[in-house]
Amino acid sequence: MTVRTRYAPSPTGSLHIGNVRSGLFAYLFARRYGGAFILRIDDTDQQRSSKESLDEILASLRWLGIDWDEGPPDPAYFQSNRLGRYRDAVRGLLKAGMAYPCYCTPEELEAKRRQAEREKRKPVYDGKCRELPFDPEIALPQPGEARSCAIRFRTPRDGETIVEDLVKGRAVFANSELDDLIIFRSDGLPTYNLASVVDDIDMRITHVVRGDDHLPNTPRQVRIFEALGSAPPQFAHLPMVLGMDGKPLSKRHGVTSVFAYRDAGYLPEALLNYLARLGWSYGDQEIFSKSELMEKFDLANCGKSAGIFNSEKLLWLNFHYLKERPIAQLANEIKPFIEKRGYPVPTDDGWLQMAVATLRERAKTLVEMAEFAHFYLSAEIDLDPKAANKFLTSQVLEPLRALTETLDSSPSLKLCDRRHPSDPSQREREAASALQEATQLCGPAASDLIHRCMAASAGNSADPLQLLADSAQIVEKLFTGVLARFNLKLGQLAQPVRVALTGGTVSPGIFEVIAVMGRERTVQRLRAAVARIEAQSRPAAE
RNA sequence: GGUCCCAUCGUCUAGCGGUUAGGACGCCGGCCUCUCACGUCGGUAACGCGGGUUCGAGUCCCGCUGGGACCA
Repeated sequence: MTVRTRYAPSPTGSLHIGNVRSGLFAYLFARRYGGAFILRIDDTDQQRSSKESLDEILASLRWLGIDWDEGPPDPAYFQSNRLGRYRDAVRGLLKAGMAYPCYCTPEELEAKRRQAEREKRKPVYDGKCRELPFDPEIALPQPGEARSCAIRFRTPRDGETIVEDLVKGRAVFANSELDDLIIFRSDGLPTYNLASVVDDIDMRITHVVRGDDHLPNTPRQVRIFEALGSAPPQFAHLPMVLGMDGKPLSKRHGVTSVFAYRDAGYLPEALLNYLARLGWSYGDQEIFSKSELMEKFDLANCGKSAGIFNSEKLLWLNFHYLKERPIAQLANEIKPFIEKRGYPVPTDDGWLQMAVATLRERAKTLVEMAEFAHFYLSAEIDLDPKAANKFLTSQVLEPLRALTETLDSSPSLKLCDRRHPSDPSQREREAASALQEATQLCGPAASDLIHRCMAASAGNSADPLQLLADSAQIVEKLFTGVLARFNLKLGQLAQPVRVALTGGTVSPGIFEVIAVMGRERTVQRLRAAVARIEAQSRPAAE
């Protein structure tokens, strides 16, 4: 028998991360056993369902990489298109005497329940209409009817119903505790319990994988399966996902929709990995690719107890996937976040890759990365006053000037400047002196290095990581030359330069920053810093 | 209130009668170091309680307590 699982979200809002985990487990289980994963849209509630929600749900699933074998856009997988099937099923049950009309109004039932609560009795349906005679051919309720009835399922009074759950184990329910649940409402719509069972039968679902909030309804559904002449599927009830306060995940906990995580700069791989590991485990392993999950997942390794959503761990996973992302892909993926931040999106992909390469180990999300990139991306930087006062002092004025001139007059650095490339003919002319300088600085290997810079600045494909390493190496030599001249240690000049270039005291390695920033902008910012020091030291000297 | 489910570090979890109770996130400290990170090494921290069963219980059984779901 081929495994067939399903996920049946309601298009009444965003796709929720607690909810989608059940879908993920159903999906992984189907994939693990080479079965089919069916996506079904539970849109019987036309009032609350919307096209927007549906689109978001489908897009969220696609983003996460959860693909379905059957489902939208096929109209057969929308419950709203299957209303006739549900009515047929209910008619059949009525004819067979396994269901009956109930004329109690919601108000009466509500009053009875209150009464029962007051008298400390069980607030279950009292079975008032259960034994009433009725016409088996009775017309089903229609929407808008004035005085109508609901249809109840006739649950056996004796014996017990046993659910052998793949996750929770055996759960035994006394039938006497199961009241006659409504399967068809007075407004002419089937209830969840009926529709879901009819669909599961029609779609030949073999394993119902869902949240354990459905467990209490399962024995009643088992009875409906049987009444409809079908063997019930296997059940697997997954524990809930809770917020950090231990309460069920809800809007109160802030970010809960899949899209919100996407927009917050999380990678789908990270969210998928996190969700999979929440309630499932495979020994000590923490990192799982999607294909690994499809091969290793099993319901047998699912835990029984509810799990708290831990955003710190998600962040760690996201960081992990950020680090191992191919740099070209990462550079591409960060673009929308750069745009959202209001910075111009760089047109030079190679350059963006270099920039991203210096940031990826310092940001846990794409949003953070785009924020961190501010000193690369914006024309002006905001000097952190505290940092500036501490590091841009008259003591470093001379070294700073010297560094500025050194960098400014470096032909190889000019050649490497991707932000302000010189035109091709000029570049040819400068190549010789650049090569000479670089060889002097870095030894014979520098010829390769310069050729790579040439190729790159000519727009030819080159490995940006290599290029970054090359130019950072040149910068380092120039930089240490200045240090030697002033008898300074690296730290004494690196921090002031860092402040001058980035505005603050935190950044990637200073050689890399200079390499990415390019000669022109670096020199411009260093000059501004020099000017600032001069302006400040003048009044103090008087 | 009834029924059902659940219970190992703060969190996710491994454990399926004999373990110094393991791993991961977080946190703390060392190392690395041009800052911040990365990395690396080490540390902190758990079997809810009470009864059984057993030579032996985190592991099996019962009760309690505490959470949760459903009935709504």
